[in-house]
Amino acid sequence: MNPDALRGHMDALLLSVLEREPLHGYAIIEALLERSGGALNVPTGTVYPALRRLERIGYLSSEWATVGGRKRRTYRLTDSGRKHLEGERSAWREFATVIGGVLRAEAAEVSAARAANG
Amino acid sequence: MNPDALRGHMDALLLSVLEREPLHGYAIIEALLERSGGALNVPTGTVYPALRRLERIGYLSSEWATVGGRKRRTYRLTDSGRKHLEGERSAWREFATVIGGVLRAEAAEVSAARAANG
DNA sequence: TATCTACATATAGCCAGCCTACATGTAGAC
DNA sequence: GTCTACATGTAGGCTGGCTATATGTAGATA
Repeated sequence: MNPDALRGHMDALLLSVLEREPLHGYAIIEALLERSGGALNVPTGTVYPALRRLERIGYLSSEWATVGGRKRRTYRLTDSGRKHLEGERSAWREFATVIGGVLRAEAAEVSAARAANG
Repeated sequence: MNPDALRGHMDALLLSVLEREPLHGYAIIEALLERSGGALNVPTGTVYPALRRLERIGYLSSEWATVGGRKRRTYRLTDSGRKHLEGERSAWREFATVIGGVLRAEAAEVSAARAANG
């Protein structure tokens, strides 16, 4: 997965994973890996700063917890974040439709042209 | 359309538009606008540098032409570029499947949970 | 004549954000 | 005592899409 491709979609991914239940950073990374069938192995250097950014904006809130002698910062979706996620989802749908449409349109036209000419 | 979202997908778009026929920069911008139903209005400051980059890599070749007193630099897909486009297309399909899958999975689970609980 | 719009290309420099690389520490297995 | 998994974090790099600007032609319109 080309890192650049994730630009602008990371937020949706993170908020989405937190939609069901609060999770800490490490668990979020594992959840993304699992839910993507192993395709999305996001480095900690991406996730932790992104979570802080999302908290700063107000889409997430966090609190510390100690589980089994380990400290975790657990992130939770705020109302604002939940609302924002809806927007991200529809933005994604439009994005995928537009890009996919342009890419497919060309392929279809080319094969149609080849069929017509050949 | 959030600019950041285009990161890493611009190349595929440009190569795709040039698949059928050679075009000059301005025409490429118009083609993207048209083929996306008006959604993709890419600024010249994005397209021209990107075309030069793609030519430098070897995916495109260009030549100058004068049409109606105006100078145009016409870009054409090279064999290498055509091959690369195939890769871009399958990369896009995987990307869209993965991201879309994660986003949809969450939405589905949440509504399933809501249905189950309420 | 001047001005405006569409056509057409180009570059400098900004900036967001994802990444690599590294630092730090605990728990449990071996 | 060493290794791996768990867990969080930051500094700094890099890339590439963007804004803003410069330059110039052609044709319409006032």
